Amino acid sequence: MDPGGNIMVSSKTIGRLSQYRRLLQNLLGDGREFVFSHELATMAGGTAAQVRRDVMAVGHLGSPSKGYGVSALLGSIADYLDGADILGVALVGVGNLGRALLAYFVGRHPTLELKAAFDCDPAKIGRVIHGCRCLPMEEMARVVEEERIKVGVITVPAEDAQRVATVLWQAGVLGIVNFAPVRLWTPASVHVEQIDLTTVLEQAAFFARRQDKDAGKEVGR
Amino acid sequence: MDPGGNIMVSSKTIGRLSQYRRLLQNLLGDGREFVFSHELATMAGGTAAQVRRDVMAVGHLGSPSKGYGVSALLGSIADYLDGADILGVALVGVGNLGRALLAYFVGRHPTLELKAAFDCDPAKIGRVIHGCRCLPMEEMARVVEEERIKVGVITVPAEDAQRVATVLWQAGVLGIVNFAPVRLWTPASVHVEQIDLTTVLEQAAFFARRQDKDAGKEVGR
DNA sequence: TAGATTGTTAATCGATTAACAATC
DNA sequence: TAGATTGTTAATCGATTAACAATC
Repeated sequence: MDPGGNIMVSSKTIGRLSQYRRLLQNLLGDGREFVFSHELATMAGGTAAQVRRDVMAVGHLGSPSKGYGVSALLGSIADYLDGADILGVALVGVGNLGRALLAYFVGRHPTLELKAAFDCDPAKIGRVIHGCRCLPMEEMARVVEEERIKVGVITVPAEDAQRVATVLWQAGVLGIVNFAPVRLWTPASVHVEQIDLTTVLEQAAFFARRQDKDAGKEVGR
Repeated sequence: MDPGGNIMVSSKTIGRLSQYRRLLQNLLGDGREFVFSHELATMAGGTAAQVRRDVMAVGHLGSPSKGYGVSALLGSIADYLDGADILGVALVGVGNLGRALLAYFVGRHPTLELKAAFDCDPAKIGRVIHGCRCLPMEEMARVVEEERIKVGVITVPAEDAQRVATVLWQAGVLGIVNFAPVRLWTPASVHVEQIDLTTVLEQAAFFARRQDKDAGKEVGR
């Protein structure tokens, strides 16, 4: 069981650590030297115990009555999340969402480098969008292999997503963020993070509707 | 405790039901009459037991050896997720991501209606983007109240998100989808769905990096 | 010291998984 | 009937929460 020694840390934990990092960067900018677990908890929207557990997971120790050293904890989290090397990222599908993600991406991740974007629309190919060159779909496999790209972001229509994913992992990609509303099949060694924007809206709508109904009842409408 | 009788169903369950609905619509289009739990499970990326549990939650009964009637189950899920009335939605922040979401939204949700989009950029105000009129930020409270909008989507920069959220819930919004990387404070009666695009990318990168390292070890590099 | 927070351990909670009789 | 799936119940697993001694 678990031959590679993997999957000991949940995706949720990584997400929270990534949040803490951003919060700590802000605190560092404000000149804060120490921070308590409950402060981070309220900022990140969790509990103090959860923050302590996460911090312990990265092997950092805090000090009673002072809390956690901001810059030291930031370093510990960075060591944990990032590697020594820069990881290449490719974006596939330069539509509305793809362009939005390119804009989001620009200059935010010191340890991630967007190496290429791919699209099948001839009008987009060759153009530089948000500082990233748009290449034709046919070159995807070659470029991903040559540039040793390990992370792929899929923002193509649902019907093309699986085909793109297959090309990506066959070319060596190990982590995929998929915005297409389709379940992707990949080998177990390839991590897929599924983001379903349509579903998210329906979730919010469901709870809004129920709350609205309940409120109506209370008033006795 | 729990005076309104709420929060008996998790956000996860709603997300899965929303997925099933989409899958069932496809099956219906293909002319399929019945579907088994394990078929839905493989399509949605879960287990058969999970599908059965979710289906039971909406009060639908299947038949052994035939499975679930596609159109009947679709109806049950729609009854559960949707109400009789159409719910109004507002989008705040017509940047790259906002425009992408507007495009996503167009003509997909029969029970949700995008009533307005808001932005503070004078160049955008008055323009119609993907069939939705862009209004100035100052009119947000008034329009949301008048149109009885209950769902808000926030795609403004992090520093403006809390201010926008406060205006929204004070004007009667009960469900919020927040794409800004900030934790929002709202009353407990207002549901917030947090989507952190930056964090998602870091999650995928983390697992890709670890897998890459492990693969390197195996080869004995 | 008193007070608050830390890391650690035990208890609780929820969700997932497995087991099984009932049904077509 | 035999076979497969259903709804239902019990067992397991994991994560969260509570409790507590140690520390500054």
